[in-house]
Formats: sequence, structure tokens, C-alpha cells
Amino acid sequence: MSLRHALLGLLSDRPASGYDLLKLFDTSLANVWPATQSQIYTELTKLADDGLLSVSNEGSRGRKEYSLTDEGLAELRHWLTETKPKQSVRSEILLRVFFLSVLTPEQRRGYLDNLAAISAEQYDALRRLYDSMDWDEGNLSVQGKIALEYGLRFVTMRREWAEWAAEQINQG
Amino acid sequence: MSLRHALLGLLSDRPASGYDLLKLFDTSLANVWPATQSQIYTELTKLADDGLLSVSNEGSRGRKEYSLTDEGLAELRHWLTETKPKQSVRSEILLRVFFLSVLTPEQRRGYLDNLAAISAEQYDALRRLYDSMDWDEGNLSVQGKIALEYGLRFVTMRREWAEWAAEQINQG
DNA sequence: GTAAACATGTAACAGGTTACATGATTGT
DNA sequence: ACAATCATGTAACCTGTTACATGTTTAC
Repeated sequence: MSLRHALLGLLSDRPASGYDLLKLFDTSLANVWPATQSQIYTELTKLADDGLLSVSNEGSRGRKEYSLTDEGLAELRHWLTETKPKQSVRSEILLRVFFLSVLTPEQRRGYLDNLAAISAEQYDALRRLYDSMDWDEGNLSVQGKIALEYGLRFVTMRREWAEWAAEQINQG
Repeated sequence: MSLRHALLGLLSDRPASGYDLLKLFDTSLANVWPATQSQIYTELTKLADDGLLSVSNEGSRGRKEYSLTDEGLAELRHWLTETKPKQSVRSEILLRVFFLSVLTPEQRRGYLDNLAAISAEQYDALRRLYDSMDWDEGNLSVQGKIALEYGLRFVTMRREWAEWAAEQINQG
């Protein structure tokens, strides 16, 4: 049920509409907790029904601005402090590694080389994002920086691992 | 649809029953692509219907042993070489980082310290698994080793990052 | 006027989880 | 005899994705 909490979290910074939130998901949370337009609108309605959000303003074009209620903030805090994050484990990339033996040595090597290359590209993309960020807007800034650093370290680790694995498999 | 391919992959090594596969998921693939008993049995039936598997043997207690068909092997190879793995991005751990600002400095610090501690424990657990493994059984051995190395590097990276992040947040 | 952006909502489907339900065989 | 393990199957529910559907406002 983390989508709920992602919405509560974003609204803890400032009130926003479904449309605003959609864009926040597509930018700041895209690589952490993606969500679709459909999901966001459905969940906002439920959250308001449950009293965790309130419609604080209605604008033109049917725009509804949601605000976090006291109950919503309490729920957000409860989630952060009293529940354990479950680490999602599923990795299709790693799953494939298990079955590389059905391929030729060249194909195996190709898979890992490609993985290293992709990781290197992702590093560059994150690096560019890092450099282009305006590191001074709202509460999400410090945390955004920390999350980006995680991404940079992660793709670096994966590139190095893929390079190492390509060597290992070459010997086999 | 990776569960399909995980099953095909495991059966590329040797024929097995649903029950056998369930245990393979709970051991070798537990940290890569978990699956429930319910899911496995349902999918095996579908795969046999689709001709990618065949029931190669029926044993006592209703045991059905499945084998990969030529078509199944072709599908596995196709998946490995012609389709792109989609990297699952969702990370509840990272999502929480974004919203730490609603907590007190002590609570924030506690979250990251705990994350570092958990990562260190996971390192030890993987290390023990690594040391206890019999590195000489079947085709999955080399790949299993490579996957474990990934796990070791990943939790190390996460511990170091959490330690670094705790410092960053302390300054803010 | 018309295209782009704003803005919301719903329906069908796919994948995964939990729980229920049943029965056979082996080891002590 | 009894418990543990082997062995399979189904139903209800939850989450997430894709596609459909509609209408308004702004900028050129």
C-alpha cells in the first residue's frame, strides 16, 4: 500500500492536485515509485473518503486541490516509524543471469557486456540530472539528493559487477 | 511474465515437479524472483497447455514431473536474447527517504542507522550462505555464485550509502 | 480556430498474495 | 497411530497497467 503513503508524503510538502502529483511522480519519484495517472486519481479519491486528505480548493477545469489532514500526517508518520519497509527483491536482470547457460558463450558475454554498457549510460543520465537539478526547492531537495546519490552508487556497482561477471563467465 | 520464464529456466537444468520447483524458488531464487505455491502450480498448467512443457512422468501422491519441450527451450532462448529485461524500480526503502522531513532529526537518523545495520546483517547472512554453498552442482552453480556476488556488493553499497546519508542529514 | 496543456474519471485485464481445501506416503 | 512431508488445486482479493472516455482553458 505504498502508493497511499507516497501520495501522503508528497502532500506533506504542499497541497496539490492529481495532475500536479502525476507530474511529481513522473519526475522526482519516477525511479523510486512510479505510478500511473489512473492509479493516482483512484487512490486520491479513496484517501479523501478515508479522511486522510481533504479537498482544500476547487479551481477551473474541475481541478481539485488536496491537502493532508491531521489524520493523514499521523498515518504518514506511523508508516515511517512503526512499519518495516519491505525490500522488493524481484530482479529480471538477475533472473536472466541464472539461465545464461542455455546460451552460447558469445551470447552470455554479450548479455553481461550490454548490462555494463547500460549501467554506464544510466550513470551518465543520472549525473546529468544531478547537475541540472535546482538544489534549493522545498523539503524534498535534501532527500532528492540523497536518493540520487543512491542511484549513482547503484548503477556504478552494477556496472562493476557486470564487468567482473563477464570475466568469470569467460573462464567457465 | 517472468514467472513463466523462471519456470522454463529451472526446467532447462532438469525435469521437476511443482513441488520441486517450489523449493527451488524458496532457496535459489528466493532473493531474485520469489513465487508462491499457488502461482507455480497455476502457471505450470498453463505452460503445459501452451506446449512449452510436457508431463514427462507421473509418480506417487499425484506427483507430475514436467520437462521442457523443444518449443519451451526456444521460448526461453528467445526471452533471453530477443527481449529486454525491465528493471523493476520500486523501492519502498528509498521512497521513505523522500519523506523523512516529517520526522524529528533523531527519528531520521534512526531510520538511516537502522538501514545500515540491516544491510550489515544481510551481508553476514549472504556471506554465510556463500560459505555453506556446494559450488559444484549443476548448471546453476556458476550463475548462482555470480548472483550471490551481486547481493554481497549490493548490500555493501547500501550500507555505505546509508552511513553517508546519515551524515548528510545530520548536517541539514 | 485549433493545438497543446490542463484535468479527471472508469473499465478490462494481468500478475501476485493469502487462504482454503484435499489427500497420499514415509518415518518413528 | 500419528506427525511430518509430499503433492496438487482453487477462490477471493489486492495492486498495477493499458486503454478508453470526456471536457476545459490557454496560447498562438
